[in-house]
Amino acid sequence: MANIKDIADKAGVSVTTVSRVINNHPYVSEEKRKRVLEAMEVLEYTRNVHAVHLSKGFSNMIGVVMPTISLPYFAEMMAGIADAAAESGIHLSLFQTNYDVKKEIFALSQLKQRQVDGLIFCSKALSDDKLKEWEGPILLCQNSNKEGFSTISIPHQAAFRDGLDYLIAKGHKKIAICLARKKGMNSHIRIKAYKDALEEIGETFKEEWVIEKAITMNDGKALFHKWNRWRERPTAIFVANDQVSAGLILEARAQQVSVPDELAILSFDNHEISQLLGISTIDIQAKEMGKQAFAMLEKRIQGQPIESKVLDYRLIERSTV
Amino acid sequence: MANIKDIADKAGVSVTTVSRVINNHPYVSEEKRKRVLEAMEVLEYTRNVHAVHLSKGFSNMIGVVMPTISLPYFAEMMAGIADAAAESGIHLSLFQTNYDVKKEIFALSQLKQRQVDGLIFCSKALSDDKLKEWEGPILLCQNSNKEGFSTISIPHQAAFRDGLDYLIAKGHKKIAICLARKKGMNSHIRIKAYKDALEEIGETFKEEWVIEKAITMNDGKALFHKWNRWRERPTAIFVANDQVSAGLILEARAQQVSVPDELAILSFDNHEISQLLGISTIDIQAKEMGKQAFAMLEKRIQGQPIESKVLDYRLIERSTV
DNA sequence: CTGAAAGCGCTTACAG
DNA sequence: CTGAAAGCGCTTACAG
Repeated sequence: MANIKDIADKAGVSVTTVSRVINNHPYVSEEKRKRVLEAMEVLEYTRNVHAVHLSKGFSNMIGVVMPTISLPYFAEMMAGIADAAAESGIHLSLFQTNYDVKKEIFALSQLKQRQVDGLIFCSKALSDDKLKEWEGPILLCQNSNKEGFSTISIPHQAAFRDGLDYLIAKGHKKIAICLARKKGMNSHIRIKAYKDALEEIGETFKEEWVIEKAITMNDGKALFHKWNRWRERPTAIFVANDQVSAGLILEARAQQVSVPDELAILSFDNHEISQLLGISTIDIQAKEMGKQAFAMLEKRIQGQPIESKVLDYRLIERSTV
Repeated sequence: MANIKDIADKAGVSVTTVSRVINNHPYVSEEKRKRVLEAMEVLEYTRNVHAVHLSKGFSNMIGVVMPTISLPYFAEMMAGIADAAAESGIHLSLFQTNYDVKKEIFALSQLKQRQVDGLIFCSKALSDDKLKEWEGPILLCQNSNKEGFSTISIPHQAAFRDGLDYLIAKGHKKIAICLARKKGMNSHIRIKAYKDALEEIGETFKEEWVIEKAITMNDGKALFHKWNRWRERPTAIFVANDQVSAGLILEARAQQVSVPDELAILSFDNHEISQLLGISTIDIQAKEMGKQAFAMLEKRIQGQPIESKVLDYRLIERSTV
């Protein structure tokens, strides 16, 4: 593999000049530029990016940390990040953690070693405190009580409360909620909003009406049967993702339970499946979030100050409430 | 940031010894090893990976090329690749191409520049011929008529034919097929199998019964209406992916068309959605394919010979045929 | 077991 | 506009 020195020799110039040509530096005579380009052609030169990275001190690559790529929410987000990254010529490295703290720390160590210039955490198990022990540009896709990170998120508190109010306005009082993870950053906020809402309408909080660890369609299916077995049944369930809602609704239909008459369902995401099934849901623009997350991280990498952005959400009424 | 030289000075040894300690080279006296480790601790040493890459000549990273990460099929495959890569401590770089040849070529150029040690093409627009013009370890997730690549795939020809035979055995003669892309590597093979099957049962081939560019659930919905408008309607459609099938079936249900009585549907993928909807489908183990693709590419990178692997598929009977 | 030194292939002040 | 030289931070024969 020819290197910059070979090109210089062949073209009869210095390596500096070759480097200038490669980097489109203006101060090169037309004649030498031509000779260099020609030599590069003849010797089939390709630049060794590792040398560039070592010399420049950065890698033109960012890392994306998420539990799994095979859930639509994360895949959407990743697609948005990837689109934006491609436009900027930045590479993307995926760290699939399955919420394993060790794997999250591995990603952080890669940032420290300069394998990547920055990190986007789409969702994580590590606490913000632990995260703060690491240096380097980090962007969180959730709001944080700690200073030090740029963040982008939707106002989960408000969105969740809006959803509850919508259900209440539709006449529901017996409302259950279904979350992805107990420990999730947003679960806490949501449960708080849930308790508040219940209190306002004079309902008592029931621990068992907060369902957790629901992520897939099959979880939704299981959720139906759970609902079905309860002696006192909620008339509405507020579900934190479209996959679960879809499973729930399909199973309800299969079991001849009428939605929304016997059971109303409000969801989160607004993926294609919710459109097809007519699920009322709260659109959270995962792809757009990915795009903006990338842009914000880039700014951080370039030394701009920390910022926090809040994205809009939108309740989409369809036919399940 | 402390470097290897700083550590050497602090510990009173040579950089060679420091390097040996870092790389767990055996020939280091316990005493020096200890001093080095201590110095690393004190100075908060982190290795600069770019220097390692430059020196060693590889990057410990592979690239994954796919049209989009937000389709379940590709997301599944990526999840499989990512799991396997994480186990081997190899990094993953995503190239999302949207079947844009320029972006595929960009990925290839990155391989040439050593940004990545190898490339997995999950699906591509570029012809095998064009691909052959590039060097470096490449793995294709489809069979290829060219020598030079390791490949992993399912036997699309056989699988497609089996599906058709199954429909025929169920009494269908008026069968349409629905593919993702006209130019896809497998479309050609499948259309061939389709024609063969039709000929054997004495049916004439109709160009308009080969539907193309169907990828999403909404495409499936549109497909239903297309079917509904035909004056002569096929009694069965063989659809190349679960997303499309799901959209098709849900719309059929919504329009009170009975599946499979009025319209039978056989699908490909066996994603969760097909299970929930009871779609008869052909399981193609996308995640497993991703895992094995990674393992095979690694072998290539380590200099082992080219190989081709064929994965099993399995027709899963449910209730749509 | 240990170290001096060359090498990986670029970039970039600095001096002209 | 041009080039000699130092620097980025590691690894690795080679000689001891």
